Amino acid sequence: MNQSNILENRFPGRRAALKREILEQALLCFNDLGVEATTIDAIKARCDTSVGAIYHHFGNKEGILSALFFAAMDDQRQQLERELAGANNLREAVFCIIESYLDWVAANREWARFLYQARSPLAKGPFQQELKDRNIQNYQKLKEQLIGLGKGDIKIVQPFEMLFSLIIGPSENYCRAWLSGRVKTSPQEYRKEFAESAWRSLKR
Amino acid sequence: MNQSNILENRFPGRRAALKREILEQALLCFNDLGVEATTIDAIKARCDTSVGAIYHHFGNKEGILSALFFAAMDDQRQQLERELAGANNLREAVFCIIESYLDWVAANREWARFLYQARSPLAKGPFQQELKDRNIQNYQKLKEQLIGLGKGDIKIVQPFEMLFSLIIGPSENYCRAWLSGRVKTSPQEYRKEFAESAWRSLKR
DNA sequence: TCTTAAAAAGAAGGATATTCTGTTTCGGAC
DNA sequence: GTCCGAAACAGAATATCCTTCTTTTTAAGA
Repeated sequence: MNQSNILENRFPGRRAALKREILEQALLCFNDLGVEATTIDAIKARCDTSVGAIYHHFGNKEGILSALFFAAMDDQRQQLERELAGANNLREAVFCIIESYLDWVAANREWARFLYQARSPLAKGPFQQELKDRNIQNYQKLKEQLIGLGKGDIKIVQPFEMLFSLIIGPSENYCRAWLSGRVKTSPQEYRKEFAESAWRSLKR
Repeated sequence: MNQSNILENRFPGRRAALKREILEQALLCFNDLGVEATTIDAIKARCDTSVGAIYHHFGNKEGILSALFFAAMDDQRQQLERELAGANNLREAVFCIIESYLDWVAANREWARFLYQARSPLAKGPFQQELKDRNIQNYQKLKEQLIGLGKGDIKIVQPFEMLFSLIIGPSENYCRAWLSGRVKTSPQEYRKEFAESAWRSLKR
C-alpha cells in the first residue's frame, strides 16, 4: 500500500510509464517546493524528459495537479468504502470513517500532504466544477449511508450540518499538524481516542 | 469590526493609504482568482498604481501574501486573547476559544478564506521560519494558559497532543465547509453546539 | 510491411515576476 | 519659507517561466 500503487492502479501498463514517472516526480516537487514554486522545468529535469511530453500527457501545469489530486482523492475514498461496508450501526460507521482516514494519511504521507495543499489552487481553476461535483456526490453518498445506519441507533441530537465536521474535524486537524511537524506522534496511535472522542461529541 | 479595520490597525495613517489599498485589492484578487492566478498587473490595475509602488512596499508577490497573512493571524489572535482573559476554568477557556474562533470567521469572511488558502504557499517560501516561530509561540502560550486553568478542574484524559485538535478541529472544518458553500448555516449559529461538543469530547 | 495514431522532443512565442533607473513627494532642520 | 534627505512612486527593461507549435520517433494493428 505504498504511494506508487496509487499511480499503478490509475495508470497501469508499460505505455503509461512516463506518465506515472512525471506524476511521481511532480508530487515530490509540489511537496518540497510548493505548488506555485514548482516549475515545469524542475519536473522535466527530475524525470529526464521534455516539455513536449509533459504537455502531451497533461495539457498544462494544472492538469498535472488535478491528475494527482483526483488519484489521491479516489484512493482515499475507495479505502473508506471498503471498510465502511462492514459497519452495522452508526457507531461502527463513525469509527470506520475516522480510523480509515487516519490509516490512509499515515500510509500515504506524501499524498496526504499534497491533498491538503492542492485543494485551494484546484478550487479556482478549470477543475473547479469537477471538484465540486465529486465533493457533493461523496458527501451525499456518505450521508445516505449514515442515515441508513442511524435508523435503529442512538439518536444524534446535533444539527445534521455539523455531523461531518464533528466526525472528521479533529482527525483532520491533527493530521495537518502532524504533517507539518507541530505534533510528533503518528495519528495512527490515537485511532481509538479520536474515534471515541468523536462519538462522545455527537451525543447529547 | 469590518475587514478594513484590520488594515487600519496595522498600517495606520495617511501615508500608508496606498499600502492599505494595495493589500485590500490583493486580498480580493487572491480570493477571487486564487493565489497563483493573481498577477501583479491585476492588482496594479485594481488600485490604479504602478508595479514600482507595489515592489517598493512589499518586495515581491510573497511579500504581499505574508503581509496579509500575518495581519489576519494577529487580529484573530488578539481577539482570542482579549476574550480568553475572562476565563476562570478550563471549561470556560474551551468555550472561549471556540466561540472566539467562530465569531472571527463569521465577521471576517474574506480574511478567513484567505488564511485557509495562503498558509500552504507561505509555509514553503522565505517566510517559512517566521510562520513556524509564530505558530510555536502561539501554541506554547495557549498551552500554558490552559494548563494553568486546568489545575483545579476536571481532569482531561486525552493525550495532550490531541487537545487543540479536539477543541478547534470541528469548528475549523465547519468554517472551511461554510466558506466553500458546502454548508449554508453561519458557524455563529452553532457556537454553543460546537463548544459543548468539544467539551464533551475531551472528557472520558 | 505498411498505416496511422500516439508519444516524445525541443525551438519559438507570449505572459508574468522582478529589477533598475529616474522622478516626485513629503517631513523635518534651519 | 527654503533646503535636504529619505521615502514614495512611475514605468521601461530584463529575466523567468508557461504554453504552443512543428517535427521526429515509436509502437500497435491491419
